Amino acid sequence: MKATINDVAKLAGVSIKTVSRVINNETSVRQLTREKVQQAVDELKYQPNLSARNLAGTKSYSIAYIYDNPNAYYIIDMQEGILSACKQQGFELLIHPCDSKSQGVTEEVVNMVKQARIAGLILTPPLSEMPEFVQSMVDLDVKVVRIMSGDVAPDDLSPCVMVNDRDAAQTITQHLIDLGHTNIAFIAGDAEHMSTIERYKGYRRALKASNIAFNKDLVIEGEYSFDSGVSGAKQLMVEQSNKHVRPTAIFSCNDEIAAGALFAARLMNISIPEQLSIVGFENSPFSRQTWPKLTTADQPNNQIAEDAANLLISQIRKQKNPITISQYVPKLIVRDSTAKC
Amino acid sequence: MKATINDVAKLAGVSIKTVSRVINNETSVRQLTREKVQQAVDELKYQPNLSARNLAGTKSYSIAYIYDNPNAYYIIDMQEGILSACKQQGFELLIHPCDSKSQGVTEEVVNMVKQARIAGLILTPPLSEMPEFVQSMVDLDVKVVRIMSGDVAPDDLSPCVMVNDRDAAQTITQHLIDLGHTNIAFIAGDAEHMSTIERYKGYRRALKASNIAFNKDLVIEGEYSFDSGVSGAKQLMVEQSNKHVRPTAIFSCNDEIAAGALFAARLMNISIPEQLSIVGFENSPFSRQTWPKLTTADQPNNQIAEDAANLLISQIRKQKNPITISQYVPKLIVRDSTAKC
DNA sequence: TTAATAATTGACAGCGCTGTCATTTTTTTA
DNA sequence: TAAAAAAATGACAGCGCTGTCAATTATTAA
Repeated sequence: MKATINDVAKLAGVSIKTVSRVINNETSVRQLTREKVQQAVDELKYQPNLSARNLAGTKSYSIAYIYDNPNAYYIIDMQEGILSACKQQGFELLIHPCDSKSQGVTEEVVNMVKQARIAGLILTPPLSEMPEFVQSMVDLDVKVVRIMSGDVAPDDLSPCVMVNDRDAAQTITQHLIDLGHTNIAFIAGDAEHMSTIERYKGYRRALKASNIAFNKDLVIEGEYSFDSGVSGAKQLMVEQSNKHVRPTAIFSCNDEIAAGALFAARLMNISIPEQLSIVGFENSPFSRQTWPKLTTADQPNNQIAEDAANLLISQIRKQKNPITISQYVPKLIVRDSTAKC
Repeated sequence: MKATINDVAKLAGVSIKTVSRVINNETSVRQLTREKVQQAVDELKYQPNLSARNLAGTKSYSIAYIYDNPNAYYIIDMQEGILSACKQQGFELLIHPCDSKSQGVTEEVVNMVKQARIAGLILTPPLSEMPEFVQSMVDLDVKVVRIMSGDVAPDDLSPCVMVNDRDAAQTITQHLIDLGHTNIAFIAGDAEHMSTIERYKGYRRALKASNIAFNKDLVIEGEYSFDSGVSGAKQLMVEQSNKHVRPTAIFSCNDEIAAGALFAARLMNISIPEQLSIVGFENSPFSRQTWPKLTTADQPNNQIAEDAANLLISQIRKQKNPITISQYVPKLIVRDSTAKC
């Protein structure tokens, strides 16, 4: 059956404690011994038993991904990325969906963490953007890593993996400007999401950099939904037209909104991209299912998640690697929904 | 700190073995004793330590959800349902995404199952519909529950939770017939998915039941994608029109296809539902984001998953409850994409 | 060279639980 | 009523590992 630490010890001719030291990468093991043990480990394809470790040690080898599902695609990507880091590092992943708006989330998660002896947590928006919630988690005896929108961490409650929506949004807007557009509208996502705010900042910054006057009539408040895209685009293309500032391009805060805008344009007999350019954000499967396909920004969620998990695990292991706060800038993907003005 | 079995034993005035018997619902415990122990358990809010159980016992308290992601929404729903059953029953869930088309899936999953000492597996399409794969899983020493499309299990390899797509499809088609449609087209999903086959059967059966002649020109082979809906609808509404059998309604095998069909209709200036009725299937978030909103069929994925997990766990516990093969029939949801002919 | 110090290694208990088997208590049978 | 059988309970080892601390070996200082 499966090899245990005893088998390895016997094969290597050392005590189990020494094997334990080697697999835990502790100091005070002679190089020669270490190699002998490692060889035995490899030969037997030994993998430590998680239950035994959890039971015997004070350390835990479980991390949890706590999330309030904003978007199924996103969550699935995150899970896969985290999982792949866990597999490599011999950690176990517990997933814990919850409702960030419910009264008792914090308590619920606190209980869960205590109950399951969890060593660390990964948090994504919207949970990662709720300061009191994050604080509560940090107050427990668990490590936390947050994935959030921005260029630098907003505080030092925990290490963060940052997604620089601002720069990406600037690049996207610049893409539109490069195509000759000057009347560029912006349909926002939920105002309380940092990503919305950041993307908006990037949009503004791009305009400014090219000396294009900002026109607040071209900014529509919305939410991250298809409907919001539909109504936003209608408002822009119909109502605004009275004021003679019909935009020639729309920056949609995500792909869902963009899909809605695309749909609205079709309703109004506006051809895309000839008469109107539309860009999305996120590169969701959505964006390849529209017609024309959306120009958008891609963020490597899988990799972001893996990164976050690795960061978390190295924290748990107290590896004093200079906690490199990683930052990802979503990349522009030009497809068929944008064209020269 | 957390209460252990020792604390409970002390409080109840019995040995830890007796506590163990009570929490494992074993026989040979006097009613009175059982109550005393139960009371102590409640008082201390005792919950057995999973690691200790896994380590000490021959039993395992871990189940795994193995899936090849056909659809993020579906997976997320499944996970939540399974999780809620696990929580109630004191089980732990491991999730394991994989690629059903890759050469080594079976081996990979086999290793994972052995490695993690897993007691049971939950399988969903497409994995649940791959006989050799299922066989391999059953050959391991794990219990399996499959969720699949159909009315009865295709074999007795494992208990199944069936989703009766056929009856649901018949109901949907009947809905169209009731609205006066007789030229009802069908855009199929991937041919190798049982759901496609079942839905097609339901469609045919409804036609037959109402003595409507079947016209094979109205059946389009496709796949579960938006694009397939677009091209399918175009083909039906343009090409077929030459033969003067333009359909007045389209049964799309899922919501994505329906969204595509909706989109194509818009392109062709066909108004929905006035000139053409379109139905979907699955009640995905998609279906509420289209305009008009899709008439579709809803399956309670959350509950199906919970049911499957409970079935699996009772199997693991060898509770000889007459393994009730549950069957769900998706329910028709009438929204705005269908109207009188 | 030897004693003192540091580095390396191992013996052993114990984490919280279950499985085995012996012991005690209760019930049944003669 | 006593003996036999059955039911209920407990003592104890051990699952695979880590933590503690003692024992051994290597290294350095004197």
